[in-house]
Amino acid sequence: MDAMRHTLPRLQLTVPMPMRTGKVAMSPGEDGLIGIPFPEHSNELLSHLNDQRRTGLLCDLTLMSRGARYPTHRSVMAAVSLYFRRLFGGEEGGGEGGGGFSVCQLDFVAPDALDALLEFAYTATLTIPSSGMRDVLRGAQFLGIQCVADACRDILGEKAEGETAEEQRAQRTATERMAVGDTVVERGSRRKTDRKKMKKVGLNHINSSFFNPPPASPVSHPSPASDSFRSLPSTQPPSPEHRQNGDPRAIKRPGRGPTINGGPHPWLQEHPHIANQPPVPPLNDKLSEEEDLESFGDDGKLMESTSIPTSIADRGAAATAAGAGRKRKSQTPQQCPVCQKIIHGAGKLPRHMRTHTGEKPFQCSACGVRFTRNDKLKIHMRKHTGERPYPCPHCPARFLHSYDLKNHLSLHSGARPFECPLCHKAFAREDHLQRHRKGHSCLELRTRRPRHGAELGEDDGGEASGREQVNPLEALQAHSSAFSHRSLLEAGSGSGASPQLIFEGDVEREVERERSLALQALAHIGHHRLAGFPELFLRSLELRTGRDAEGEDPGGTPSPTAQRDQWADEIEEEIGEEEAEEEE
DNA sequence: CTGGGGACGGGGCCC
DNA sequence: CGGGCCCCGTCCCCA
Repeated sequence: MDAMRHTLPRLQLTVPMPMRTGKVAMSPGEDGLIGIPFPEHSNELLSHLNDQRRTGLLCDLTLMSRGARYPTHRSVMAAVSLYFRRLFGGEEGGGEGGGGFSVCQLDFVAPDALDALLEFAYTATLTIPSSGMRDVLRGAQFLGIQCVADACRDILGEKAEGETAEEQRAQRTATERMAVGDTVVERGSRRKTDRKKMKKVGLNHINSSFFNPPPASPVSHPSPASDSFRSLPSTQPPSPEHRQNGDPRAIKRPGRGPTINGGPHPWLQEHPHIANQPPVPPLNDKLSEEEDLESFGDDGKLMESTSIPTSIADRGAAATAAGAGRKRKSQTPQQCPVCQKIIHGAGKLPRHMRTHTGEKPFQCSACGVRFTRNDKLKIHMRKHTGERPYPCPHCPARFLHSYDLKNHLSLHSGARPFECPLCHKAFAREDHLQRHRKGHSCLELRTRRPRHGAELGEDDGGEASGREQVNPLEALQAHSSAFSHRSLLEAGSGSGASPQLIFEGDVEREVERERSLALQALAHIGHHRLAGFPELFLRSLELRTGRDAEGEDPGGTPSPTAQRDQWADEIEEEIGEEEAEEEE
């Protein structure tokens, strides 16, 4: 209960988010599904795993390097390292495997480097002594921990080409089919001037207690070195009894970026990304080189045509399809590794990430309230300073926000640009209209339109009075009653695919009225806006078909704007064609 | 149910 | 490229 209580406040903030993107709102079938994010989960999970690693609890894999032993978890290692992923057979759909390696000799990775890499694996933070940078790089390359390798290269100011042929070969082998969640690259502050100190890559400061893990319990166990990691599997044959803990399913195809509801492995999703802002990984299958990262670039364009975030997989595919050679734009959209939302604007991803982590670094010195953003804090401070920089020119009212003033001004102007397409009630604010429609269960027709302000307000008023044969109160009553009985059925064909209204009395009149109102709304909106919502578009056509069939045209009054007429005419034509077909 | 204020998150622009 | 600033849309809360 306590846990729930703690998460509830965040729930209020985060649950509605998907609706804003249109994912849920227009998908009735998903109405019952609520995604409840637990921002701290990934961090806590990682923390607990790290605790387990320290105490040796549930460790089913021991890494050895030049005598030093490092107890770890196979699932964790497989999650971060392509090398282990392949070693355990958790990749390429052959995830049945999971091998049974309980000891891995990694003499080709220096103990210190291995220690750093393990720390990275369990804390999402890489603590690298400058002197050991190259060892870490080498280890990361061998183990197929791409993001770490890239980070090290960045710090060293190298390119992959700078590596020895052997290393490149090893890396290619390890990453050639890297499908993955571990391709994030920290580019942000990596070029800090102070490279003498320990460097920390990542922003998982929440679990700062794990930044400095104890020395990895080095137990001296000299063992024959294995120069080639390729030889490892054969030296440590699989043992089926280890499968359970390995749970290959958990790491199966980690990089197959989740589709929208793909159920990404939480840890995999959170872990590598949380550390970084920049080019959020394309997560495509063949992402092993920086060029690929670069090419991730302007795929954000994909988003312009839809409000539904493109899935990682899609983006990866798109990037691949787009081919190489693209350059990244400075305003490259970035995809949130947690919610997959595309974040536009340079440097905006860290800001967005705080909505998941719950981190509120900006605290009000006056009242202690914390904010996720500095600009919000500044605005908040106005409450304490009494500053209200937005005065109304018509009255003494002053406001904290410019948009509050904007809203307020609409009161003076009397403009109510937002009209309910069904009952024609007008509102000064769009959100009030939305609320109104939700309350009435108004048709789910999108009503947003260009803010032409008073024009629409006036038009709507005049138009409504001109074309309405019923007085407003009656209209509202009819409207309300219609929806209070709302059980939508098919309007004409009875296909059952889409809904229609059921009325008990005065049915025809009500239905006709419903159609008229909906058609007017449609004319306002334009059918092109319904293109993305087939069921609504279909319904609009059905409504219109029914009305025309009865030879009435309540929307016949010239629309106030040419565009509105244009849309109406276009719809008319479409309907006409359909009617012609039906008559035949 | 509506009007109004405020909070919050995203995007654009600019430095 | 990151961050500040501003605007916008949406949601919540209260009267």
